[in-house]
Amino acid sequence: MAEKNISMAVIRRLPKYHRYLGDLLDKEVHRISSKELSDIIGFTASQIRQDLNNFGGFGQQGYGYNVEALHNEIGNILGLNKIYNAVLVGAGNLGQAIANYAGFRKAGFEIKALFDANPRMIGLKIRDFEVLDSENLESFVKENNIDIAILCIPKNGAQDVVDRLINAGIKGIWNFAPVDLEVPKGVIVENVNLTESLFTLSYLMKENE
Amino acid sequence: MAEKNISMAVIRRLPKYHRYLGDLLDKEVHRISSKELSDIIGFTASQIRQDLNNFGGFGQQGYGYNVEALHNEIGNILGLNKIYNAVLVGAGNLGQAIANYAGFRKAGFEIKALFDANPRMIGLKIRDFEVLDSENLESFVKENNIDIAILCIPKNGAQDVVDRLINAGIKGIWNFAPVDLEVPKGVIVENVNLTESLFTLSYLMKENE
DNA sequence: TAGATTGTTAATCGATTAACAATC
DNA sequence: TAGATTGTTAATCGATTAACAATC
Repeated sequence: MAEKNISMAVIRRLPKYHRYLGDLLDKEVHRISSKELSDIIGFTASQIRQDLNNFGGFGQQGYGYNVEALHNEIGNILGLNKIYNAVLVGAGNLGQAIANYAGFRKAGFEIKALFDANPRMIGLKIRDFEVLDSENLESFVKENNIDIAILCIPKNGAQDVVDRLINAGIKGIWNFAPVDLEVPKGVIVENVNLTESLFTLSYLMKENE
Repeated sequence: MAEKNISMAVIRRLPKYHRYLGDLLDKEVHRISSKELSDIIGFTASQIRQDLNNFGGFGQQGYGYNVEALHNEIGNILGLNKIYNAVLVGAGNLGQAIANYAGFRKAGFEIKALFDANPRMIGLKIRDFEVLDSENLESFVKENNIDIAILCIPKNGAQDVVDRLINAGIKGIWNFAPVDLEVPKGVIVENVNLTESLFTLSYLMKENE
């Protein structure tokens, strides 16, 4: 929609702006210049102004930015005001932790059900949810207007589950499985790859010795 | 140490090379050209050759790369052969999931203890570990030669814990707390920020409508 | 008004891609 | 040897930074 091509580099800075502006609001700071924001967030003032101007002129010359207004603007740009329905697939350790993760509400995602393929998990109560049988994934997704799936399953079989989910109409995947999923255009995948993160840490530790 | 300045962009591709080469090994593919690797991994052949040549000439003209040798080389570059001792701080949902995460061994990290500040958690058995009192963090880190800390605690108080850990001699942090930690030079921080990831997904979903 | 700070254009820097000589 | 494919230099592209006129 709308905006000209925004680069991924810019997009991944937006949540950080949002967080720092939220912190400023908590501290009852009402006004901030790109220079001041630069000092606390660590990006150059120039980059901050460039980034923001991709989406509109939110500042005022000689004054800076209104913290609350900018916080709201970025929230809207991030789509935090929109509500998406989600299912979580894979109710193991990580899946349960994610299901309990409080950040969903803030991001406008609402978990509607937990699924697992393991008969020993099915029927268990986790938070407010009974774990459902993965067999019923497609019908549930179709009947409940599910927009995204949170994938907390092992890499083997992940692509199969994804194919089924996409077939059922899902439009986004928050993927914790350590594999690069193949999806058609129009389906968004956001990866959280713990192994890649850990390997990066390992590299940096080694270089730091 | 050693290598000339390797950019973060390159470093973050290394785990991916390692993973794809591991997959090829499993499929008993013994030899691969940058062009073939490009087809499966999605980077350009040119980029693959540039990336690898930052660390040495691992290929052979007219032949390509030996999969097993390259897999090992990249493993060594990533420091997967080195062993680091770790403590996990914050034994809540996420902390427990991470403690159970199998990837540590592969990356050469060994969890030595779990800590929590909540009296109700202290003493609990999780996996092979009894949850210890955060009060004793410094002494444990000093006495057990701990190299890294895995931080699974809320953002408030995270910086305090980090200061104490650094004081006790820790050299790296795998940080799941949604806050940018301040650390002196010589201490590595690798962030896994679920909120930022989720907000990014939210943005992309919205733009995709 | 004078001072401050934005929005935006131009310059710089760094990362990716293309090209090709070297060589297995 | 001829063909294939690397290693590496040069060209391009994109992102960041600097500069400054516009303007509050």
